[in-house]
Amino acid sequence: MTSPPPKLDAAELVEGFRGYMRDHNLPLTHQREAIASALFHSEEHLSVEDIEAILRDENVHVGKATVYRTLDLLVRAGLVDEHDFGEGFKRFEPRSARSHHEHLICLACGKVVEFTSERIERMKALIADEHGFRHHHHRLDIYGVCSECQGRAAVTLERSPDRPGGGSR
Amino acid sequence: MTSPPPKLDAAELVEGFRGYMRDHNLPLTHQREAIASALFHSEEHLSVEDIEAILRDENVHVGKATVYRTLDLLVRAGLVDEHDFGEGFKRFEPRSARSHHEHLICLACGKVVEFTSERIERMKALIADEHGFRHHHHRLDIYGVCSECQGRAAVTLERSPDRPGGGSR
DNA sequence: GGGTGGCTTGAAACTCGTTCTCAACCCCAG
DNA sequence: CTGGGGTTGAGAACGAGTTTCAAGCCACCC
Ligand SMILES: [Mn+2]
Ligand SMILES: [Mn+2]
Ligand SMILES: [Zn+2]
Ligand SMILES: [Zn+2]
Repeated sequence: MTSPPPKLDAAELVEGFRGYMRDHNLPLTHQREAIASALFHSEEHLSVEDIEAILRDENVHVGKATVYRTLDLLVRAGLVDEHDFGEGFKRFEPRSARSHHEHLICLACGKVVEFTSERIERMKALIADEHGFRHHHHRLDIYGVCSECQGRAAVTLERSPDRPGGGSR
Repeated sequence: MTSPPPKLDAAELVEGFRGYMRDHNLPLTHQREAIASALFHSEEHLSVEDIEAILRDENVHVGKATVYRTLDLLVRAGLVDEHDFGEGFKRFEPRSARSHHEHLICLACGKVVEFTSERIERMKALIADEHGFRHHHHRLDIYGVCSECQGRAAVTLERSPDRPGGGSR
């Protein structure tokens, strides 16, 4: 495991949150701070369940409705990005100072690798233009098998070819 | 409304389905035929609800469990692609003979425009390689506002900036 | 410090797409 | 025609996410 590049300035994001709340006349409660802080200090793409687990470990009790509501707030504030990697639930990550990035997802172990591509960035804008669309946002996820998982078990991700009903959720 | 380019050979897809079922020793029931046929003859990205509506119009009654099971089968057979445009449910489209394509989705009216990009195709493979991933599949969806929707109401897609809880499902 | 209005919170009910259950039923090889 | 194994459908179950609403907290005022 190589150490991932630091995700960046949790402090800055916390400051941004405070500012947003102040500007919008919304109270900054303990719960909101705890949720935002948990997410901002993470290097990963957290699910709501992940966040609840972190708070539980810190002996902070927050209802799940509040977690959802606060995540909504953070996304609206532009401080957090929401992702759907096709797992049946959403994941969230703090929006770092670095530019927009895309994701490579390992189908075997779930590892997520981030990358950026200036060329893709340009191309997506070009294509939207070509079709008369005003570009708003986009999503590029590449699914594959990471090098570590290619050794064995490369089969476990293939669902058996017949017999419907092999639920995935 | 300009007429969309024909989606292609429903007949071929039906044949493919028959072949798959035969090869896998699975009975081809009336229900399965009706569902596959409905999808194969469509030019759109159908939801399960859409499919049920089509069948209802044809006075064919099929339980929703069977619709889901058959779609599963069709996806496994490689004859249908499954999409999630972030609406809270899946959409399905027959896999035409034409190559893999990407989607432009209008946030205001829901219109879906398809496009392909040889360059993006090459790039995604390159990027997977670069990171040691064996590429499996990918998804590129560009969200924006189509030319027709840009006239007015360009605001209705923007959720109000405060007050959480403005459900979207 | 105490008061107050308005926003927030949490438990629980609810929503809704999707999956599971299981008894009745149909497909098709023999 | 028959039989046996897969299929079907109604309804129950599931699970992520949302709503409800009474009780509680925050921020600002004095
Ligand atoms: Mn990321
Ligand atoms: Mn398509
Ligand atoms: Zn892996
Ligand atoms: Zn539109």
